[in-house]
Amino acid sequence: MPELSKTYDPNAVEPKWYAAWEEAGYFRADAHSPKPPYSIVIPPPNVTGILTLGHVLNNTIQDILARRARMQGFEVLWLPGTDHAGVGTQTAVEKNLRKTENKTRQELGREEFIRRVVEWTEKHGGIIIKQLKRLGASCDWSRQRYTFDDDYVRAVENVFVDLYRKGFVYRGRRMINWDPAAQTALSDEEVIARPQKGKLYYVRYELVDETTPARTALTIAGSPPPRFIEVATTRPETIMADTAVAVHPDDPRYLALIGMQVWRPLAREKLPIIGDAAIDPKFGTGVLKVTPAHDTLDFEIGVRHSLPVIDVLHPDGRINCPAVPELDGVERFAARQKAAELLAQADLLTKEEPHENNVGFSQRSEVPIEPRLSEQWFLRYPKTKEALDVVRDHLIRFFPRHWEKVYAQWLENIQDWCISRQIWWGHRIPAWYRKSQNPNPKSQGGEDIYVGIEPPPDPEKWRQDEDTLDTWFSSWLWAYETMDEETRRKFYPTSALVTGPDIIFFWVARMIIAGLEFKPGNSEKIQDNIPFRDVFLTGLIRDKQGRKMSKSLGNSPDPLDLIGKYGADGLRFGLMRIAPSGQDIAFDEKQIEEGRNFATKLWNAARFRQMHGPSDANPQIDPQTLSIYSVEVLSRFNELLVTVENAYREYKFNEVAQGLYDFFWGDYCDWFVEAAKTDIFAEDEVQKKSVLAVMDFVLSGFLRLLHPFMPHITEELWSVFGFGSETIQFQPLPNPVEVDPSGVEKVRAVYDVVRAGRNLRAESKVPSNKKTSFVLRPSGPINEREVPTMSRLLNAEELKLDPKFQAEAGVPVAVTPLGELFLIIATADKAAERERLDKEIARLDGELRTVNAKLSNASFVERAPAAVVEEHRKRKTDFSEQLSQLRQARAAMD
RNA sequence: GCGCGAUUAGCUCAGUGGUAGAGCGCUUGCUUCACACGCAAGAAGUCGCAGGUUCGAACCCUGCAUCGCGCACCA
Repeated sequence: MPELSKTYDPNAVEPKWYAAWEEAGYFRADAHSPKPPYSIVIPPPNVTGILTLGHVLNNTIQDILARRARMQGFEVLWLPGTDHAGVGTQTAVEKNLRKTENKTRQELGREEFIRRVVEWTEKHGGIIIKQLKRLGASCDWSRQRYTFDDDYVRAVENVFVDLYRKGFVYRGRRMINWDPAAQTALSDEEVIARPQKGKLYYVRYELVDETTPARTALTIAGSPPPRFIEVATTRPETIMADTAVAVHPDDPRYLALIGMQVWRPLAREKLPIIGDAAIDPKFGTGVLKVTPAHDTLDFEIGVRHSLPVIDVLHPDGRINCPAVPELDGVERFAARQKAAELLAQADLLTKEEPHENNVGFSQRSEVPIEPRLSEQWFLRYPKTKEALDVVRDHLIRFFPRHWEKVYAQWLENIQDWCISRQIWWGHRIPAWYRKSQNPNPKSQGGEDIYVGIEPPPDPEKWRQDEDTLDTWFSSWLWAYETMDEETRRKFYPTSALVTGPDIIFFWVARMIIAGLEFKPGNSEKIQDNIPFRDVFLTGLIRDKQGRKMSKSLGNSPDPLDLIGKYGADGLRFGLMRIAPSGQDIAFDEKQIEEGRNFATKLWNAARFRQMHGPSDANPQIDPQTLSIYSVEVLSRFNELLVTVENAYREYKFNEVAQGLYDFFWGDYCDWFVEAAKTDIFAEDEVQKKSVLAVMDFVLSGFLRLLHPFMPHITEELWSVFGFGSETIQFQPLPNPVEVDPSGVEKVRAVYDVVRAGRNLRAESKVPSNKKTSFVLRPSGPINEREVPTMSRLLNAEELKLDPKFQAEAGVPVAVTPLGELFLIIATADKAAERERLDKEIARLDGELRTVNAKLSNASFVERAPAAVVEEHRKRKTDFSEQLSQLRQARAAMD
């Protein structure tokens, strides 16, 4: 058996074991195994991404589930892979292209640009996979998939064609969210509302006066003052796209004006005044300028009133309006300023007010989106009702539960999904167009559409749609398209999905819909086709100030640095111990340090065991020889098994981690090992053997319980101890042992004596390194066998049992379950002892009063459960007895 | 406006009807033969506020306040 070095070096141990595991193929899932299946698909990180703390949290949890399932005897598949991440990856490559070659993708052309992106993904791809391995992730790498694998691409196209034929996928000209920076349409989910400080501009629109020549109204002095209608707007730069002004049809202020006309102040034209119930009379002046091309509400009003649509924006957000040369070509926010100036010059701007409103921002490029009328592909979601049902009926369970409501709310208000993107890096839409051959009602805009996996039979006459599909339109098939036939037969539906709540809509909900619609399972039954049974939603990791981790804030530590400093196990354990389920996590490096410290503690406890002879690979517990301390620690270990089991059932990983930590550090190291030293250093070989066997038993069991959280160090120690076959990974989890509960009671009493004695020593200012003597005046029979251990734990030179002991006044005393404990010191400080006793008496007196108050309450005694009342009675007796003893000691001092 | 979550020790958070808990930080003592990434002891909280239910509320109910998140509105 190799000797353990004095300190644990995770960076030497961890990579060694990971390489060995991979080599041995432990993570490979066997689709033909007779074991029951347990499966997880990884939320695929971006192919060019690098590991963040979010990934660490996420994947540690998945690894814990996978490793625990292996130990429980399941055939485990943890299926890894990466996502092509359309917009994100394309943007990165475009940025790089601009920097290095000062070129745009258009200048390169589609084919060459795609070649460059592939090059980029090959160069930067796979980093995150290496990082996941360093973390210890037990994925089946032989099954690693990519959303751009050939057959995956084919599957995505199939789904598009299928849904098109079923009528769920359609092409249409509608208002969409336009990202002027990325120059693509986005789904509603990719737009985040942000409050923005802006201005509300009050603009006068001159009424068209049929009696005077309108053109002169502004310029001829002395003519009757022109009449105006005042409009409040936040977007004066879109005035040129106005095609009406609207008021509420019941608004008495403007009733008479409906049907009349006004002059549009920029790009001067006549506009109708219309009445529409969508107008809020209380907002601004109660008059809305209607700009159907650039606002969703306005568009709807436009449809109702058959208004023309004038688009005055270029795709990149610059103004497109030759009629107003001052604004034409100007960037939209500069144009807003400029438009206000123009209006002011024409004396049409009455005032500007500060105004805060919500503006939609592109989640990706962080710029305000433009509502824009555009021809796009959409998906009307199938199976929305069924998707609601499977969660409501708990065929799929969410942890924590409250996310079910968020999920339901989204599904109940679901809108069609804009799935086409005007980017090149993605799955190209399998649709072709040509000039309509025979003008039948099916063709749109005079074009024939062909949708299919294979190009149309005479491809030269058709042109393929330039657009690609939203990345999530490929991710929503991830739960089963990553599996081949036989893998799917064994492992689908998957057992659990672990992801962040921020992608419930993007991914979780859509995967459920896809599963229900395409039925990849072994039968038609719903429970065979849902993509997963449990969904665990992690918290978001924030910094100490509660801010989101972000590159720009620089508050996001590099997990690889943390692994370097604390080890992967330390990082994993530290993070899991503080990650309450469903709560955001305030990250503090201190917590990771604790994880590392725990690994060291474990290491040293193992070293201590090593120093006292070889371990038993199959330790046997002999109830006959067990010391009461052994009984106590075994009983604590049994409790731990229950705690851990219950916490896992609810996905409360922080409780598992805390339970493991408390048991090992507190119950095992602080109390049991210290108490066990009496037997270890004594002459009695039987006792020594017995206690070492208990250590082996507990260590062996504990290593197995801890392994999912700290896979490397547990494997290392497993191998050092020689506890079993070559790896800990498939070892069954420990079972409870039967112990006599009376031993536990005895130990608790002994430990109470120890605590009381240590307290006396500290209160009496006896330095820790100074040996002292104690006298215990027992209140009942005491097993002499426990005296050496009590003495050791008290760090006492001597602990005397003396039923007749008469203490001098001023000798520090404490009342314990086993009797009065006296601290013998050379010269007792009477004043200090008096003070200490007074304090203690006052405290006990307070406690007693509380208990008495309860017990004298007739309702309490009548209605509270008998056990609770009994407990109170016992406390009353204990307190009274202790109090009278302390009062005696105190009285002796006067 | 609707919904969700949070509010407990200086900090980060457990605790979900019956004597307020942990880690860090702080104070004190200790290089004691596994571990100073350690050991021992200690100080520190009218559990956001106000009502209600109950013999009993940090915990259940109602309202309010503050913070965070999501959805909707946003001229």
